[in-house]
Amino acid sequence: MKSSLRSSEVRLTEFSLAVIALVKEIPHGRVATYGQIARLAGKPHAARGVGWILNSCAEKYKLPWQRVVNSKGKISFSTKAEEFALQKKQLKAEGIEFTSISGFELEEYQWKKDVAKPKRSPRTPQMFS
DNA sequence: AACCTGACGAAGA
DNA sequence: TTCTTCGCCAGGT
Repeated sequence: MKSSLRSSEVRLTEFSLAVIALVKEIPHGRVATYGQIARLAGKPHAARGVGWILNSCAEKYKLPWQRVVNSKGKISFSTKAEEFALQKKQLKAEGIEFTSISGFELEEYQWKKDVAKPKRSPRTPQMFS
């Protein structure tokens, strides 16, 4: 069976409440990774839990779940899943340009709330000598 | 209590 | 660099 996931609810623990609040904070046009949300919520290794919580509470709490992607800057749904098309459509509507079927330049759109200082000069090693 | 799945992720091979 | 393994967390059977 599909084990009706949506019919049940995630207990509103400190962690789940933090996840819900954090996802709501992600600005329009920006994205966050599951691991990033987990870390901000106080459990750096609970990325899977974040996905689980979104699956259970996204609709109920009207969360911008489409703004949460995996660490590679890609949509974590199977490209065949209906959710995949929906998430991609919504992200594109927010101005995110995909560079592949399911992904985009994470560094270009990632929400940097947890980053106090920018610095860093990514520059590709060999643009052209 | 034991074992399984899942919108994850870092480390190895 | 891609594939596999294993650890995490929440919840289901």
